[in-house]
Amino acid sequence: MAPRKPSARVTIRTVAADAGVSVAAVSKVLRNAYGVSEALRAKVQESITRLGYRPHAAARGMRGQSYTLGVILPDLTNPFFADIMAGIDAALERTEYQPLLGVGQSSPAVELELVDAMLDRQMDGLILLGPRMTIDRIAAIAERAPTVVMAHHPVGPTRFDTVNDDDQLGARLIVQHLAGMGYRSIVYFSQDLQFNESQVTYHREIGYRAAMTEAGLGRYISVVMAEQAPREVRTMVRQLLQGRPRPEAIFCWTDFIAFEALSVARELGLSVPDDVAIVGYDNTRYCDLAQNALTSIDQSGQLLGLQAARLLVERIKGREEAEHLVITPRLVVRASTVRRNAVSTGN
Amino acid sequence: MAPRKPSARVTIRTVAADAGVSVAAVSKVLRNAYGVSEALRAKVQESITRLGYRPHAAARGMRGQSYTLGVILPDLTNPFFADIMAGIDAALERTEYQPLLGVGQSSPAVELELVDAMLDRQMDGLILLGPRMTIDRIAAIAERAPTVVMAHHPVGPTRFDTVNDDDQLGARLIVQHLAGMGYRSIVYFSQDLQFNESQVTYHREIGYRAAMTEAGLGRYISVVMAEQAPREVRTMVRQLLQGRPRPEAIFCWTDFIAFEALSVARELGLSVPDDVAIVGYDNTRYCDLAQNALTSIDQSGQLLGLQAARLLVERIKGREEAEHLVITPRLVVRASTVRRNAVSTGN
DNA sequence: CGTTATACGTAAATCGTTCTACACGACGAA
DNA sequence: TTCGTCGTGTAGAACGATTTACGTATAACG
Repeated sequence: MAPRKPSARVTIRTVAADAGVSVAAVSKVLRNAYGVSEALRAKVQESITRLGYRPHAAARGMRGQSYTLGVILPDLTNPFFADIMAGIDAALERTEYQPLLGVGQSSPAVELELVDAMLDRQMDGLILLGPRMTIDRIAAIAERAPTVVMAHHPVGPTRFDTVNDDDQLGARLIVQHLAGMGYRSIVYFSQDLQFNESQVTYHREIGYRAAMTEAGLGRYISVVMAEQAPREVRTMVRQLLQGRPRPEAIFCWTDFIAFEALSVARELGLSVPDDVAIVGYDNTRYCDLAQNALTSIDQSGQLLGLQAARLLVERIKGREEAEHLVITPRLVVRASTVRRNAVSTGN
Repeated sequence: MAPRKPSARVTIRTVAADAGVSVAAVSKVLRNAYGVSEALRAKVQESITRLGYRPHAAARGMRGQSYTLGVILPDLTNPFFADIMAGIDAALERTEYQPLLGVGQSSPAVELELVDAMLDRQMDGLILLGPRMTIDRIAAIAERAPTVVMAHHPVGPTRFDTVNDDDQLGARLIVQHLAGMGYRSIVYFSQDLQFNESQVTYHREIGYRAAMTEAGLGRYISVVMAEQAPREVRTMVRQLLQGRPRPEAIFCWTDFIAFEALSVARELGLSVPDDVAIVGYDNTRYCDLAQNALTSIDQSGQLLGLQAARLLVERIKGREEAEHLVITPRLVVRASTVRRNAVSTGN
């Protein structure tokens, strides 16, 4: 007979006994598998809810799916990621899938370790957000598990899905806006990265260069770079703003950099936008604060996250061909680029 | 380098065969268990590295530990959490434990779901950061798995560990600083929460009230509350700043609120700190920006995270008695509270 | 009535670990 | 010799699900 167990845990066996059916039948109900009658399904469901049964995810992971999705973020400081996660959560709301996050610390080594750790834990799929790895490595990961990459433009055809904002367009919108307002010497402030060609920073640079040329400002093209650390950023901005001639506008590849730029400008006693205009990217919630009032590009993180999660689940369910989604960015103009023509007292 | 079958997974059995020992022996080596000779350990280790074996975490979770720790954050927008995670990561760097994050969306229901999801996945322990749940619920969770709670003060003796900043002291430091600068009507801006008595907001309120009384400002004591959403916060701040008499200073329970307050003050044409002083809490990195220059309380998120992770691992390894760590906060004074006595043109 | 297809259920193998119980040889003490 | 202990190592039973392969009604059809 059944070995007597004082075990507190409600397992699939408990449910099966309670409902008077086989273990396999319960499993079928759990997975919405083929071959269960409505009557049996109802009976089992009733037992499940009455006993408060919850499937043991580790055990599931042994043979089938773990119903866990791994999301890897570069860091936790950028509030833009909160929007993306909100979208991912929304997409998975009514599914059995549970997203769990890992923080890659903007380091390829940590990211890879995290990927391994997640695959060891039998995650059903991965969402990589702005990975710092080479394309080859990402491709290798995609061989091992369904993968969706965000904020990262593959160079050629890939076997993994991507979800991106049209970064070139976003940059163009910014340059066009600035040029339209009469700014000429517009500097692009980028990030010092390896494997540059697939990063969003690079695509924004392409858009910047193209739009500058189109606007007849080709001779003003200038790109500077700094490490991500606040200290490095400040030093570079200070150099820029104290240089002669001072640029009329700075287009920062992400909001965080722009906030630092605003700070340095203020420290130097410069007025924004009269002395220098500043633009960011991502339309982080902090852009709206009056002390920042930062013109930025909205790329709807929520929508990006939603689509990424949707694509990933599709992939897990069997889709083979890669899909590449591109979302159209939108310029949000605020005071950091709009001169108050009346009040124009320097300093 | 080593020839490896790309299709077949390297399991503990593969390693055992390769090293010419039993499966159990390999398992012992993996877990640093008692009863293995140096010779055998070396032999097995060699095979492990040569084959590139990685233990299957889901399978481990079936019987032993999963070596996964769950961290639950209320949201992803507060950069303070980045510091805490950095501390947690640092503490777990050299261990086998892998932290994975879940976002509770500041909702008790979501948090509970997340806890269940994590326990379904056999996580070895949980770190709850500023949970919105009742003490009873947290206690129930702690019965099911080793638990460390951060930014949450239990009311009585508990069976789980806690790591906190001395919130009462932090609030006192702020009030003492403001009182010392000559501010009298100091408002405490708190958050509208359920289960208030164990939240940090409440403890800061206690400290605020005590310090106000001690400073002889008892009749100025005033506490306002708002929901966490930016819109609600702004409305409340606007009400406050347009009221008569206008408070001389606002002590916001967290930096994020203070940034909104700075924004509203600026929109209303008020000067900070001449018309109103503003203080935050957490000493987020954005406090340092010149446009914010926010006086705040530093509670060293990194240290908090480090200790929490350390306590959790201790707990998992068998410690029974609860420990309650309290870290001493530090006031960081910036321009948002320091009047430039020379330049004092109202409005 | 017999045959066959279809729908519903079941028993048992399986996944990759951990862990209990035990085997075995060496050694020392009685 | 006999017994017990210690140090090493092994066999095999869990753990809780999924999945394969198959059995049994029931219905449909000729």
